[in-house]
Amino acid sequence: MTDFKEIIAEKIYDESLGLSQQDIKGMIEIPADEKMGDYAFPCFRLAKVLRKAPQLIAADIAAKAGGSEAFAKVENVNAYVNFFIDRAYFAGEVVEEVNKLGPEYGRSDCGQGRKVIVEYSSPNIAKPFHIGHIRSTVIGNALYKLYDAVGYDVTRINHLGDYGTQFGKMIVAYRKWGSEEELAKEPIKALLGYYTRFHEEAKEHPELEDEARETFVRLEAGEPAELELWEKFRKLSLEEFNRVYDMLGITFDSYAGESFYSDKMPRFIQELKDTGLLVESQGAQIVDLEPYGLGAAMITKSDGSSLYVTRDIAAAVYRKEHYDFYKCIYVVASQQNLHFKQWKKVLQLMGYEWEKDCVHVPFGLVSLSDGDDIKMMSTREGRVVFLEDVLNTAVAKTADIMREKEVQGVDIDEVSREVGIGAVIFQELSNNKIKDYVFSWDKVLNFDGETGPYVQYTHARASSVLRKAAAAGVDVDSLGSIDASYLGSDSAYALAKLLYRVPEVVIEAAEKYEPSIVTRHLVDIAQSFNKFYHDEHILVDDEKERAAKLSLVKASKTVIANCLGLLGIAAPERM
RNA sequence: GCGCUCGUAGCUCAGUGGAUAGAGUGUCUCACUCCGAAUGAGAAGGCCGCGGGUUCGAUCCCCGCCGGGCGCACCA
Repeated sequence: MTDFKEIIAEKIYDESLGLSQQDIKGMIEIPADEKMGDYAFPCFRLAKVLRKAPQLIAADIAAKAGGSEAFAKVENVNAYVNFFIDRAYFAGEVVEEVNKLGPEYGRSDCGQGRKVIVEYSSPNIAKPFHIGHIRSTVIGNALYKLYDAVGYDVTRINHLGDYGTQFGKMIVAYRKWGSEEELAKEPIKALLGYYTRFHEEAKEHPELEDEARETFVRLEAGEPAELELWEKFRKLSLEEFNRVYDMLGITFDSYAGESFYSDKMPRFIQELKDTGLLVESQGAQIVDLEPYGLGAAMITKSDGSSLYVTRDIAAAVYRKEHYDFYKCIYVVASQQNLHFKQWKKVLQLMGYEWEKDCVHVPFGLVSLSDGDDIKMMSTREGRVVFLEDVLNTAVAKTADIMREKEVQGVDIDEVSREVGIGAVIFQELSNNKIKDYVFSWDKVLNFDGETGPYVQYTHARASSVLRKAAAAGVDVDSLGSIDASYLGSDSAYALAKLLYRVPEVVIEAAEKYEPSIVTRHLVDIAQSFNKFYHDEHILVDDEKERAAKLSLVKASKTVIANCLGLLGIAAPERM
């Protein structure tokens, strides 16, 4: 497709400006106000070099750059040169391109097949999957899809929290108060109960904490009795998690969690000793990062057992050796910023230069409103909202709405799942990931305005128009070469411009690790489509006009479905 | 206390070193004999937290405050 910025840069370029064509291309802006054209070139910065008023420079450039088949008009306003694209030419090109590429539109090959790892979701075994876990899960999944779309070879890793002192606690509690039957019936609920009780009792009997730590030491040493229980907890938990992953339509290539690295750590502890990085402090082994303002990274506890950082070092090296990644992305809460800084610094000090290819992608905290207070979720204190409940409630509400509207010709069970779950995912991917938010049922169950159902509705609406046309005998699959002069209206043209930008939006979202960029653009497209739909009658009698408009509808439908797909959301034909 | 982070319309949030700062929601209006009203149109609503600085130009970059959140050794 035509690269308009390139054409503009070519036209503007002149040795006397002291700028390369690439520099010029980078300076080209898209004006906020359409009246100012489709592209604009500001001349302020040239004033110094040319020692001339920017307004005059702009006038000169405008005079020189006028006239081209791609541009209807080149205009000078103040210090700007404004370029107006020929609407029909543009809309025709975009629609043709989208309809030619279909599901491929929006994809690119900047990644050139290089290896990327995305680590995400990573829940703690034996704890319920709550609304806080949705962030890493859904953001990570979208990043996987985005990186896949821009041409990388992506491996998805669920770095399960299946190790650590917490399992010592769980085992101690299970032995004291647990029962086989309870565990079989509702595993996570039972395990959570033991865990909660452990903490209550530990307030009175602090010696329980020591017992838990000892038990974890035995687990790490591979004692069969502890190992057997741990394996049972892990298996039962994973079965429950998979139920949620199935609902969300999410899968992984590897579930190698923390336990997977338990036997891979000694090598690095030795390496740290050999390089003199490891020092003893208060009975524990640490790497002193005080010179870097990062405190101390604890590698082994005074009882000799391992910690989070230790396991993450082992995991990173394993992945580098096993996958030889170009980039390794960790989708983990911002609460762990310090951990990741410490961990990267230790890797760097150890001489692993590829440490710079590991990126922590942090996201903000989900909290709960507790009366007048806003509090962090706490599994221990029973202050949680379960993700499965949220998904089920959203699905149930969707089914109610569909029954109320008496939607015809659909499987309500199937579509209400697509829409209800889509609503939850979309909501999660709407805002900048770094922002904290307070969970609210009202918000997650709102289906009006900038929501998933709104975008899906728009898709269903476009589908409906195409169905109507097909029923009237129009061959929607091959609309032929269209007469784009019918696509010159404000609303049609605005829509075409948004469709045009999709490939660059996808690339930007991947580069910035920010799925919400796609979500926002998708909302813009849906709004623009709905405006077009209201402004103009599509199924008109005139054959040529109808074909042109239908091909824009078809292109819009394709783009909406593709973008929803990148976010992990379905695009139903009817709802 | 130190570090990181956020602060934009009543509420939830976009936004970019540039032209008059935008959506959604809520409130008040209007539009279904017409391709799907989970929709569209309009009204109202802003010292872009405060004070300095850099710049031709700052909501955006730098410094200092104020306010919220998170983190700061045997949890992960």
